[in-house]
Amino acid sequence: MVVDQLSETELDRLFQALADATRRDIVRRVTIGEYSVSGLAALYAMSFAAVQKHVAVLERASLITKEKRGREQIVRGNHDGLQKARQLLDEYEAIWRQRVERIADILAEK
Amino acid sequence: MVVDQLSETELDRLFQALADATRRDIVRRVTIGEYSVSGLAALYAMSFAAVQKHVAVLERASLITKEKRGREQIVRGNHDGLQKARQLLDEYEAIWRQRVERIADILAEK
DNA sequence: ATATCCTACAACCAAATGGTTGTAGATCAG
DNA sequence: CTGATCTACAACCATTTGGTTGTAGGATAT
Repeated sequence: MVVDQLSETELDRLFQALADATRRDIVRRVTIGEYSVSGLAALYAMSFAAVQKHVAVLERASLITKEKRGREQIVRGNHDGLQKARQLLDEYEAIWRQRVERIADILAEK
Repeated sequence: MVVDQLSETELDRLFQALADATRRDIVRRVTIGEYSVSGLAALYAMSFAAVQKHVAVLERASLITKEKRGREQIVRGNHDGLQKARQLLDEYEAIWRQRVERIADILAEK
């Protein structure tokens, strides 16, 4: 498995994008189905422009993609972004397991 | 498996905390070994107080714990925090897989 | 053609972030 | 006791963030 390099700024953007409840909700919704930007905007108690900004943040973080369809902009979930975030947490998990094993080894040496 | 409720603000703090390269580095390091706050501060090109703030952010996000030992404060990785972040991404992953299956079903129906 | 809908983007504002310096309280070493 | 070390925290500053309103342009429907 080829693990493409996760740049620090890419990770910054990823986790930053996930650090907002509205944006996490958008990610969930557009993974399940298709939404236009205004379709999303209708769901939240904030202005269209505010939702538009959230979508832009998610797009920059590669968590969603936009595709023009007529006068609408269709928002869809992007699996790659999620994978990259998961990848980092998996690495941390691996480090943790190594540590646990090492401690187990030390205890076993006794 | 009991999945304890992930509050939105808890997730905000978690991902927010992970959205900074210095803090991610701290998480890695204190998972591998023990560091005092000043021990950590020595590693980065910023003031002690700045590192102290980063540690506070990580502590609030339950990604690390601090324990007083003499005049030092020992920082350690907290597995629970990481688990919770992973848990959310796993849920998103599950949603994604469901969607892929559903599409496969639709194609199969033809 | 005109009015409506969807989007983009600028300008603005309050609050949060990430950094700084400075002060002060504990703890340890000599 | 004195001095050095480690930590906590306040005050300050520049930048970013998350929201707003307003303006303008492209696509659609009547």
